[in-house]
Amino acid sequence: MSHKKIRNMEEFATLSGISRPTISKYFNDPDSVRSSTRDRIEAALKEFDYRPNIYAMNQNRRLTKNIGIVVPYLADPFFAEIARVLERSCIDAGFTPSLFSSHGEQGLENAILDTLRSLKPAGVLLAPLGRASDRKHIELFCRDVPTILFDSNIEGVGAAFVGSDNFSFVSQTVEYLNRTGNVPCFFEMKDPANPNANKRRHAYLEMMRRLDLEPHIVKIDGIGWGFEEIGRQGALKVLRDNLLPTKTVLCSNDRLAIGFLSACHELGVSVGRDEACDIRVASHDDHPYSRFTCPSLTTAAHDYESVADHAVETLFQLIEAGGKLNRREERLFAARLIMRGSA
Amino acid sequence: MSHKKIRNMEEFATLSGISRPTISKYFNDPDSVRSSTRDRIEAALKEFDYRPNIYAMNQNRRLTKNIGIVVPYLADPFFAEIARVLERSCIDAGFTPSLFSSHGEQGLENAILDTLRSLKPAGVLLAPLGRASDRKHIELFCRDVPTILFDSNIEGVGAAFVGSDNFSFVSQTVEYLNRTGNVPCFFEMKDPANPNANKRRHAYLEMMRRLDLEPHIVKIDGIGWGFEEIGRQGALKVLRDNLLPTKTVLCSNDRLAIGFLSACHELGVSVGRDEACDIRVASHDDHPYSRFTCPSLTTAAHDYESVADHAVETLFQLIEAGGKLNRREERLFAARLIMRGSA
DNA sequence: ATACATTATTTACGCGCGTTAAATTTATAT
DNA sequence: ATATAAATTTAACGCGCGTAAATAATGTAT
Repeated sequence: MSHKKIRNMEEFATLSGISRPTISKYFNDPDSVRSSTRDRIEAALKEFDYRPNIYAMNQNRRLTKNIGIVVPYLADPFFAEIARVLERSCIDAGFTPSLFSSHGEQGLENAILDTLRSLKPAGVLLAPLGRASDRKHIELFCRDVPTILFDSNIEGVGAAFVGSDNFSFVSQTVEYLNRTGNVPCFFEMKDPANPNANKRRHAYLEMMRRLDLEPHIVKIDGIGWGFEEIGRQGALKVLRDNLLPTKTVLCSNDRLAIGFLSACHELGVSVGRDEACDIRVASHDDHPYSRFTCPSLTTAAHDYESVADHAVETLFQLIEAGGKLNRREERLFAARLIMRGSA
Repeated sequence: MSHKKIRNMEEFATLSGISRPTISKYFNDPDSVRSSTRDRIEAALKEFDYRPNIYAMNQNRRLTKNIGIVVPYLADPFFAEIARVLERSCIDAGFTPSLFSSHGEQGLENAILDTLRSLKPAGVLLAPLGRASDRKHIELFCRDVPTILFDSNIEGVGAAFVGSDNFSFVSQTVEYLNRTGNVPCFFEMKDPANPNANKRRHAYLEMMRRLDLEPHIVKIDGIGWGFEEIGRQGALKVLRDNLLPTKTVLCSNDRLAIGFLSACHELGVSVGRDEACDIRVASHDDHPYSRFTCPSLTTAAHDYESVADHAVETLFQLIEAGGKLNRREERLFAARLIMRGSA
């Protein structure tokens, strides 16, 4: 960290007494040079604090060390959390992650992919908007850039999909609610933005069939990504108009449930497993705030870590394989039931 | 969008019948070419779908069109929200924002600044970790890169600071609670990570002095950024041991309050303004989830938009001024009291 | 029509690094 | 010590674009 500032690799090479091509090799892959050379370079690196110009570096390389991470809605702490894990894994593997949020807008998702394309990333981890996505646009993007889809699947698009097994979520919550004495109805948005919502509805119907119970689906209005408010408004209506077919509500996701619980409190409807309570509420996702709701929310937890780890791992395989995998793998991870106060 | 793919600017220039230097000028600033020329370029652009290589572009330019946005903890929806507004403003102004989260770690904050330095951004919007920040490191960074601090101030560092006026927050909540019949105690972490917490404590003390009331500060244990859990544990202890000096609690921030309300529910302590309720709870920030707590949280809201707009505006001024402003401006925006159910 | 100011073109160089091929040095094995 | 393999050095070119200077074309005002 001493001496004057170094202008370029040539200068650093001269000062460190090593040829420029070797320095260049080192920066592309430190293990590609002899260990004694590596030590000398790293010693010089400490002394002179030189960093290669990333723009010049990436100009000629056909593949950069960048990895794009795209999530549909970063203000949802679930995505913030998973992004954190993904970022960490990329950094640890020597890549440079760039995080983008589509903020629920198709136009922005498309624009992000366009930007990403010109960043020439080694690979991309993409959680699409879902129903709001421009399938064609994503398809074209995936044709050019090695991409792993996560969270929300688009059939046939991208080199692989890594997500959670929606049936595992719903089967556990339905089974639990039923086993503990109540028949759940399913509470969801009329037009869910996310394909997982559809999978969860089907899982609910299938589980009810298997248990030989009559299914009840409560569909509420609302568009956009403000799920809590949508859930709250929907619950207010349903509760006021006494439209709830059963005394146990299984919400499609935690954010709806957070709104539901808020409505319950407002209307003086008591929630909990206890016999004395008016209703039970359960849900899916184990949202970071679900342990702080009142009462705390019984839910099914994503295997965050596994989804993130496997997505990154698959991306690295894809990158090493040169951008093409033999077949499109779809890997789903099971949920874990979290029993709390609400059901 | 027809024809074959274009390799470089030279090729695009030939195809569009305009010289390369003019094309180059256009991409640096579309307004720097005659409108008739601009039209011809944009027509060709539509026909051939060419985008200049950003790496080659940025290599020689002393300043890129990149803007770095750094927040301390993206899993906090408050920062996710403000990041969204900042991103949008940057894009609208023709810049390319890159979003980074320090995830509460000093090492990561430093690493992000190092990465950012080599991105040669036109400017940076930085919300530092606060107490956990490496002041020296940030200071050195700000010496080289035009930087506006926001949310959390570091005295004398960066070209300007834009944030919220903590006194405005606390004075309004204290005044309101007092006016409506209760003396608030102040609930906070023993070692707050964020300098705003200290400002809020001082504001509380000052307000109590002005109102000629005895101040009470309740300090709870806990480290890190898991404020909800810290608030919950702290509240459980305080409530169980009956350590609350008054029946009205003013939390330093909403995330602590979310934990506090969760503890209240767990212990059967009723919260609300109503006479029949055991305690009142209010707070500061207007966290995105504060309207969904049970009861909904009385709080003081940031002027998100103004902070974001002014931060971006100041950054643009800074950039246009060549990276130096005459004096370091500190701009604070007032809060807005949001009365809800909890107090 | 003329003079002048803008704007565009031509030509050419440089940026910092990737990369390659041939020549040379260094390490490893026998 | 010698043969062989592996790593490094030397020399040189190219990437795609920024940029500058000189020249030519175009627009505007009188």
